[in-house]
Amino acid sequence: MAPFDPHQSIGFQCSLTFRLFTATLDERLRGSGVSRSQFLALVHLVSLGPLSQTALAGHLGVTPASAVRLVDRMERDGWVVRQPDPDDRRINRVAATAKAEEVWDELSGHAHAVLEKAYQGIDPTEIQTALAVLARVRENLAG
Amino acid sequence: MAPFDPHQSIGFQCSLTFRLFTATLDERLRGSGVSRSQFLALVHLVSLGPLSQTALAGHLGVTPASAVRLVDRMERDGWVVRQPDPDDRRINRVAATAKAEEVWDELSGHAHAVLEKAYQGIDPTEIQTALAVLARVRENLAG
DNA sequence: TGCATATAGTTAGCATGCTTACTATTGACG
DNA sequence: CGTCAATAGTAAGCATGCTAACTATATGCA
Repeated sequence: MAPFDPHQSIGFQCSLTFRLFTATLDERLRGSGVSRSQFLALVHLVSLGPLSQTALAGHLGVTPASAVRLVDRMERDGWVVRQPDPDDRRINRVAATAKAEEVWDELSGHAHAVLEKAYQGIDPTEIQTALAVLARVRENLAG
Repeated sequence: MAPFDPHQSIGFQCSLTFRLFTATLDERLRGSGVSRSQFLALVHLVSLGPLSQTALAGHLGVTPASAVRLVDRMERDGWVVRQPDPDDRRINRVAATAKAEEVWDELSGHAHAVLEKAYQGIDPTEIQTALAVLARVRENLAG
């Protein structure tokens, strides 16, 4: 059996890249009081409007159970509110608050800056290839 | 400001891919009693020999503090032992046990199978491009 | 030699993920 | 109508990450 080489594993390389990306974005967001995960949740809530927790979890790519504490903390810190759904009493509609809207431009600026730094000097065609490979890997693993 | 698009963010795409990869590998490893992280640690310990905790953390791409509990759990479950370094009393030399060597082929088989599934049908040239992009992104972010 | 600095490891506290099990509510079908 | 499966959210327990603060040991320089 050929030895397993982490450097050829998309999973290992993604974990390294993801953690560094997270650390970089978290550092820039630190003063704003939101984490990378919370920012990502706000991205979806601001662009798509209020979402049920399950729908939010779907967009974030996490389980509904994982979304519970994320929303807990965001609600505790005033970034979102849980509103009852008028048609289905099981559903929490999670909505971004005015406080979140206020810092929106600042947060977006940080995210854009980190992404620009990450992509610096890389051929845009290769970036698209990389994103396509990642998407295809997910399709392969999900099937 | 153009809206931030997670689908164009290598960080977001890596997080999705990493989590799915981890879930897939963890599922296959479940019966063996090691997690993906523990398997990755064993990969390095078996191929490189005993390592200090800090060196192991370096290979795994995590902080030395994060390695502490990982080694704690692996030692608790009999996969590794901490040995005193004869030349430097600060150092724990972490070594894989015979128990780990015994299941090594089985673990490697699972990892290879998951990677093969992940890469199925993807042009090898594009895979190398994707891995190179990820490496370059890390260089950019680290700088 | 002796003190200042650096390094290895640990601990504590927090954020995020997951699974599993549970409650409340909805909806579908006999 | 009533029961039962599906769905939304929660809670508990675990694994991993991180940072910050701490201890023990080495090292380097005045």
